[in-house]
Amino acid sequence: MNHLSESPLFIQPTITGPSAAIVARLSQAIHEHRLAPGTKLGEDELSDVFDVSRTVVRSALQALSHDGLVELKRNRGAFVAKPTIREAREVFEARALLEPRTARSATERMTRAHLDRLHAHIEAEHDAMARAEHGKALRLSGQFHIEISHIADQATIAGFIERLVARSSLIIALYWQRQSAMCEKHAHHALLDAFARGDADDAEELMKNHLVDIVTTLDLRDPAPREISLGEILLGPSSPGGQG
Amino acid sequence: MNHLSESPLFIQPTITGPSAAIVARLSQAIHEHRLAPGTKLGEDELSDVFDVSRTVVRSALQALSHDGLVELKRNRGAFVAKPTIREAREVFEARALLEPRTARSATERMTRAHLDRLHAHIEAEHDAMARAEHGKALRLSGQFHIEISHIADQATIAGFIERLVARSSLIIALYWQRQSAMCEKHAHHALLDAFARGDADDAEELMKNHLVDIVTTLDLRDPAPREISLGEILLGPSSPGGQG
DNA sequence: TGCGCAATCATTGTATACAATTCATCTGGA
DNA sequence: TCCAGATGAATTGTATACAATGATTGCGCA
Repeated sequence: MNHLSESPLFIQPTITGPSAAIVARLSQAIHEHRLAPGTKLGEDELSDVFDVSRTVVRSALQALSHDGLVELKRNRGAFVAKPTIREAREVFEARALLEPRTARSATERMTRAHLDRLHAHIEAEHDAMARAEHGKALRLSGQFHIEISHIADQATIAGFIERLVARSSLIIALYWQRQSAMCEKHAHHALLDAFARGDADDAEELMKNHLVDIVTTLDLRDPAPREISLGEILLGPSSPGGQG
Repeated sequence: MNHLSESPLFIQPTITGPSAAIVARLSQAIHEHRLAPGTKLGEDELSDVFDVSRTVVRSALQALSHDGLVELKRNRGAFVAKPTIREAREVFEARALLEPRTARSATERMTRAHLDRLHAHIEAEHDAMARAEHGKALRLSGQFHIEISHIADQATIAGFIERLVARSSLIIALYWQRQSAMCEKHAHHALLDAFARGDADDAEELMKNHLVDIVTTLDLRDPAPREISLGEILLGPSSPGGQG
């Protein structure tokens, strides 16, 4: 039942030792939406689950915090991050800046082995979707972008993209408005085709459009974040008085 | 003698508490080249210097490791990072991807207050250079780029740029080949001018060229990284014999 | 004299104990 | 009945103690 071995490439092991395993487990759970944004990650609870001391757990949580997957509130604890709408827009602006050019670089460095690997990856995505394993499908979908960044052979940029993909997973969990992940499948197929043809221009353009499509499926309109107006919403703006 | 208050904006406080102060101190020392790449950062030593426990020191070192300023080797300790030539090239490729567009965005959001701030910053750079405070001048020079990224008002991208600037400082420490930082001053002035004119096209182009200029001042040729040849260097290639 | 091995030392990794802070609940008063 | 303040439990932050790993040095042997 351990899915870890299925994903050979993950966030580069900035840290090593036992905490790396905890980081991997939590990352995967968040990517697959088994841990919802805002979930409290208690230290005692985690140290109990993973059978290590709080020291190790804290190290893992700090690492996840640096990757933007976890938010640490001093004296309050660790929570699965909850990106705001503003942050969501920023993440996809950054991806729009990095990924199309990365797709171009990847095209230029693409080998037969890379193509086979991506093809297998897409099949795994397709399979997960067919089995209605939405969490796994979503994680694989993000990993597709990460694989491309690794093929581009720019570790620094790839690191950024990994972080952005991770945050994107949280953003999708919060702001997704449709069920149809069909476009994903098609877009990834089209990208693979461009890679196979060695058409760097097309790959860059496809990636650019793909990212726009993803943003389009999100609902990033301002949700009137004024908590003060709760009384007004319930009682009308004219009578801000008692609530009984 | 405390320079911290001079730099109001620094890496966004991902962590809080006592370790944040240690991170700030070490960051600044590395930025100003008072701590050379490769320097060992012993936990006991640091906990003694800052008068905190190793727990706090380790937290700070882990944070610095995530920012790429420190390299953690398991069971070996923490060292000031030593970017390779390959990493150096990657850092400036990433900057070339992010910063020109960021300069454009900054131009569009530039206010009078921002312009004044940047002007004051350049004067501080000039002052530090006039006093031959090379470390401080270098740190301010990097911070100029960070200020621009903040004006662009894209926190996610700004975070990436901060990291890249930090690594750039290490790269300059390792691969700088000339003393003349004149070009820096001129380039920053030219950028400020473009900002003042509201010429986004020019700002983008100037930033692009500025980054190219920086790379040009570096010596990123493969240095035949064969450490075995140390004997040859000292004694000549023909007599690899004894050392007495 | 040079090399290999082993013991010792120093340093890091982990666990646990204690201190500080926050949150919840309960009581007393208006 | 409602609010304010205090008290208690629970959780996190920090310090310290112990375990494990790696580096160094000295000894013995060829």
